Amino acid sequence: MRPKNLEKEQAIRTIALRIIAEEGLENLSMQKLAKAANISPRTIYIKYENKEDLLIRLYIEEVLEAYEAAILVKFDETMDFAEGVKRLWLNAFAYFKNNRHAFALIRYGKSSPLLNKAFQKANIKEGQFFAPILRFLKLQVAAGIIKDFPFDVQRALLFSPVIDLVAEYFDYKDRPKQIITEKTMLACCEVVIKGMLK
Amino acid sequence: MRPKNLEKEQAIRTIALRIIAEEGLENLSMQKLAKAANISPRTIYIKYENKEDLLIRLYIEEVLEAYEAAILVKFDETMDFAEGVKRLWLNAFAYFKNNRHAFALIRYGKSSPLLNKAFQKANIKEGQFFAPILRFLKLQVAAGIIKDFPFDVQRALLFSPVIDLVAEYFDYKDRPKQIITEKTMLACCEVVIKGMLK
DNA sequence: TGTAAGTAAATAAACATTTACTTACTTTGT
DNA sequence: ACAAAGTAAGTAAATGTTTATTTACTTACA
Repeated sequence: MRPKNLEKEQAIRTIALRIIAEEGLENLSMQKLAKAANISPRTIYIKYENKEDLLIRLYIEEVLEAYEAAILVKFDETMDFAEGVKRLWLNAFAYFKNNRHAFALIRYGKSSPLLNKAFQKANIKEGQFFAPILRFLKLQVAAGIIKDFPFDVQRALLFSPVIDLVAEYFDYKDRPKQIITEKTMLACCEVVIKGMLK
Repeated sequence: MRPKNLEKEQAIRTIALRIIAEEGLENLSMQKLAKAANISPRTIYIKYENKEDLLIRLYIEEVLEAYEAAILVKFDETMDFAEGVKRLWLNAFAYFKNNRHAFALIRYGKSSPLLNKAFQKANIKEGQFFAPILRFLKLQVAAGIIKDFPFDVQRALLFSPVIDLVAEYFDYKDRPKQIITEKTMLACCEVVIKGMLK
C-alpha cells in the first residue's frame, strides 16, 4: 500500500491557517486551498471528511492543542499565584508571537458558531482544556489567596486581556514603535494579579 | 419618484445580523439574505454597493455606532474613576444582553480581516471611537489615580473581560443557572478597578 | 408622466464534492 | 533476492449547486 505523504498533510494545515489569517475564514475554499498547497482537491478529502471536518480538526488538533501545550510549559499547579499567572501570560505571549496564523484561528473560535460548538464539544469529551489551570485556581481559592468566582469568570478576568494585548502586538508590528513587549505584558499581568488578590 | 422603503432597508440589516449570529459570517450569502428578507437580491444592491459594502456598513453603522452610543449613556469623562468604569461596564452588559446579534458581529470584528481593517479605517477617519473614554482615562492618569499605560493597553486591561463575560452570559442562558448577573459584572468590575489603581 | 425603487430571471464564476483513473509502495509467493 | 499482485494515496477533470452580481422589465409615487 502506498503510504500517506505526511508533508502534504502538514501543507494542507499550514496553508489553510495562512489563508484564514490573511483572507479570513469566509474566504477559505477547498479549491483555493488545494491550488495553494499544490495538490488535487481530492487529496484533502482523503485526509478529511469534508470542509467542516477540516476546519474543526484544524482548530482543535492543530491550534488549540498546541496552544494548550505551549501555555503549560514549566507551569505547575502548585506554583505561587503570581508566579503561575506570569508564567501562563508569558507562555501565551511567546506562543502567539511565533504563531500569528494560529492566533487568527483562535479569534475565529470565539466568533464562528461552527468552531465555538466544536470547542464546547471537545471540551466536554476530552476532560477539559486547560485543566491544570482550573486546579491551580482552585488551590489558590482554597488557600484564601484569591477571590472565589466561577472558573469561567476567573478565566475571563485573568486571561482575556492577553488576547487583546497580543492583537495590539500584531497591530503595532508594522508601525515604527512596538508598544507591546514582554515588559509590557509583565506589567499588565501584575495589574491583573493585584486585582484578583483578596 | 418612488420613495425608498425604509422598512426593507431595516429588514436587510436585522436579518443579516441574525444570519451572521446564528449561522456565521461565512454562511451569509446575498441570495439567502434576500430570500429571508422577502425581497429581490437586486434590492440589496440599490442600498449597498456590494457584499463588502453591506458587511462594513452593517458593522460600523448598525453595530459599532449603536454600541458606542449605548455604552456612553450617563457617562461623563469627569466622573470618578470607579464610578465611570462601572457605568461603562453596566452599559455594555445591558446593551449586549438586548442585542445578542450585534454582539456576534462585534466578535467577528476582531477576527475577520475585512471588518478589522474597516474598523481601523473608520477609527482614523471619524476622529476616534470611544473618544470620551480616552479623555476620561487621560484625566485619571494626570490626577495620578491610575497607572500610566498606552490607551490601547488600558482598554485591554479595563474592558476585554466584559466581552468574555457577556459570552459566558449567553452560554449560560440555556443552562439551569445563570452565573453572569449584573451583580457578577459589578464584582468583576471592582477586581479590574482595584488592579488599575496606583 | 417621469423616475428611482423594486422585481424575476439570468449570467458567469466559484463552490464542495465525486468520478474515473494512475502512481508508488508493501506484501507475498517463488 | 526479486518480481508481480494488491491497495490505498494521489491526480485531473467533471459534477451539480450555490455564489455575487446584472439585465430587462414593472411598479408606485412626487
